[in-house]
Amino acid sequence: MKRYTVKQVARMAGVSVRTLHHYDDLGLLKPAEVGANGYRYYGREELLRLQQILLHRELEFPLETIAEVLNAPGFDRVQALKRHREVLASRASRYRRLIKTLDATLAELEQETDMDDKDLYKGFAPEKQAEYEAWLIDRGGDQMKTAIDASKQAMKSMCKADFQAMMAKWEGIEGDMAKALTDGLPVDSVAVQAIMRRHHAWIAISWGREPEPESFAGLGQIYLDHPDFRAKFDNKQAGLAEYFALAMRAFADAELAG
Amino acid sequence: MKRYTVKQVARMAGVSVRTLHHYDDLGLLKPAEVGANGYRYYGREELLRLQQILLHRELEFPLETIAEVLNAPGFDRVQALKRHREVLASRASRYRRLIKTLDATLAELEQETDMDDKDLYKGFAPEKQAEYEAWLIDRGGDQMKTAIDASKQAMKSMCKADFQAMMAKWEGIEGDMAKALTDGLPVDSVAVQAIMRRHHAWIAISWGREPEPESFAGLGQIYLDHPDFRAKFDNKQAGLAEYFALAMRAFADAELAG
DNA sequence: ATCAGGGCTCACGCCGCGTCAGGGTCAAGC
DNA sequence: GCTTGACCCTGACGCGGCGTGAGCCCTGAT
Repeated sequence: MKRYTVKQVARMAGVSVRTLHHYDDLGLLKPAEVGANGYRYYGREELLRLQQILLHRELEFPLETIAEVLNAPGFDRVQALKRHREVLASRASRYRRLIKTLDATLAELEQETDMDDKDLYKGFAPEKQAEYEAWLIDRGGDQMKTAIDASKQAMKSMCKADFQAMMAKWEGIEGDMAKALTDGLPVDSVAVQAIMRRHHAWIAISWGREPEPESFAGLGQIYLDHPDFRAKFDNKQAGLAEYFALAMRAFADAELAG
Repeated sequence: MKRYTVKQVARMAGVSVRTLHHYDDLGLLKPAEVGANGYRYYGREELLRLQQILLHRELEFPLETIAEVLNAPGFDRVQALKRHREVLASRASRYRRLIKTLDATLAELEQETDMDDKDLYKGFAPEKQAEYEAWLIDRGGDQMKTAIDASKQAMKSMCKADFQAMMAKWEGIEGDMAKALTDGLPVDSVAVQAIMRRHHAWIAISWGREPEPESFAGLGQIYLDHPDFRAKFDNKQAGLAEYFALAMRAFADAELAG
């Protein structure tokens, strides 16, 4: 039967020795056995329990509650986990809200300090990446996540000049779409779909790979739903976000059909 | 020059008197003046600073850092906020990771334990449940329907103790709103909107997800229109239903604007 | 035999307040 | 002017989850 000392356990689990002492004092995690010298020795089972404890601790549940949960039989455990999930979810969304608030504040402050036109592209700034990531994963699931990772990689490998070039292209696309909207061209018209091909290619470059049709359409949806994109489009022209979203949907549908 | 006592400030900002004392002790928020009797009197400027403090507190800055940030000129402020943004982002993504882990664990466990759903509903009046559902779907359309489904899911995962805890929280919210109404606080006041944040969070838990601003406001409307809710509120205090509805509308508008 | 590198048990410190206790002050109604 | 009750003050302790010593013992390799 394998036994581990405090320090070993601490290193394996990534906690401090003091923490183990503390948990022992509380009765939350007792050693498998205690030597005649007072040394604590932990076994496999204790390690597993510690894992559980740490999981629950991440959820910021008080240690006392954790003890109750872990000592309860299986059924209650499932219930507890579900509740924890809810807490986690609401906390995650709270963080997203906070980030949004922060971004707004930052935007204000930056306007005060310098009215650079970099501001206009803040939607694409690296600091936004994390948020988009969250956003996409929330609604897009796993496949979106990989798209984002790829995108981050691709962005990283771009230099400043590349970025500016990308932005110039983007302005071309956006401008053409705005004109198309003004002219009342239907989203599935040949002209608009031609612009979409350019947009698709542009995304492919910035993502570092070809977007799946569904991802492309999903991105259109994000243009609609995400406040930053929305603001950007609305600022340019009323209804442009919707127009983009529909056009991208149509493009995706065409790809799926053909 | 308008002056406010501790209690008034506390109620307006939704914090405790003790907190104000504490902030004074720390030098984080000093009163505009102190009377010969030692009473603290705050002015408009202090209220604004307090708002800032609370904003930063939401971001879980240590109070000391908040003081630094608020006392620092613009540039440092931006830097500090940006650093904090990163912390938040990484925390948010950590939560998403945890949620995934939890979901996986739950999926496994649920296959093992097969539970008795009906048991979980005890304490509710099932026929009422159905009625509310119909009502909401009737007026709320599809999005309400999905809200309801989510809510049922979330409810399922609650045990009796949870339900009681939820109800206790609800009574706190309702009570505070009643007091606010009695005090004649405007629905868009900071204090009332603070209560609304709690209500919003409460709804988020019972629905199992964050309500969209429109859904939240819509729910306020239902408080007005549905006889059961009306009766509940009117029984507590005359005009409370209207007060709630207005406050919720204001909260939703603020969210849409911000 | 030495000595580094563990182990152990107290016990105080930190943060952001909540929560008494004990006492002064104010406005209103009698 | 006196009571009442709501408010104000200061001071001090408590909590949770450990970090961080201090001071002492144990073990294994040299």
